Amino acid sequence: MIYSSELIKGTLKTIVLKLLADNKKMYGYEITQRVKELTLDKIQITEGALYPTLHALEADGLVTTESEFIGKRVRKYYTLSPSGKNKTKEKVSELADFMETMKFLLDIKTKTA
Amino acid sequence: MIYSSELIKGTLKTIVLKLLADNKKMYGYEITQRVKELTLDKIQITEGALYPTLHALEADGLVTTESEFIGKRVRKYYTLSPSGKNKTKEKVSELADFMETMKFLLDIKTKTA
DNA sequence: AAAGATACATAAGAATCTAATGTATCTGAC
DNA sequence: GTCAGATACATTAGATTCTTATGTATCTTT
Repeated sequence: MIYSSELIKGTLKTIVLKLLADNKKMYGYEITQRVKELTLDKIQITEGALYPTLHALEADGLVTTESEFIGKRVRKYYTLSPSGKNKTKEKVSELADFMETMKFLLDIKTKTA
Repeated sequence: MIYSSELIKGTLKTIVLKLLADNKKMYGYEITQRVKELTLDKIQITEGALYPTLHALEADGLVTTESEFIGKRVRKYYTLSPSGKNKTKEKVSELADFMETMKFLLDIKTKTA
């Protein structure tokens, strides 16, 4: 089972930031594979979604990049900047809080007539 | 604190379906207020988001409507159809599953270098 | 009488994703 | 040695879904 795509909306940036916080330095393709692996294929980040997100993080100064050649192929590593680390904490705790709220919303049964 | 808007994306439809499942019959404005109340103001559904969503649910045959006059004012009640009830179960369990996955993603620390 | 709440609705624009497409290299199997 | 599939970057048209603004109208409370 793969989650319907609309669920990813809004959480992708946070997922990416969190992975970078935990792994110090990652490249795009690696991120897609790591997420796939960690979520047992349930979340599949497409490249069309990931690269624009990474570029946006860079434009916002939340990550810095360095390119490395693996043979003849370029690999672009992303690393959190100091402001990126702060942003990550904010986003992660906001999402955690949101999930608690959603859990509550999905559990309740009010006036089950 | 109000959640940043992108978090709502993709969950609104599920929230609405779940509320209808629990309350049998609700009208638009009531839904916005109920969500606000249940989430301690952390989720504020705007009318610009809610009404198009309700209309879409109706167009998909997931809800039926009946209008009622309160004085001179119309109030439009929404009720889940049988297929809406099934859809609600699907969406709620998918979202619950997704939140478990996200919780896991946000908790782990791999290779914290 | 006026302000604020109730109650519906639409529409332009922004944000963010999907799906498709493109380029190029590397690796393993046959 | 060649071909498929994986690795690795990227962009773009289009779809979806929200925000913000606007509109209309009634009801309630001061």
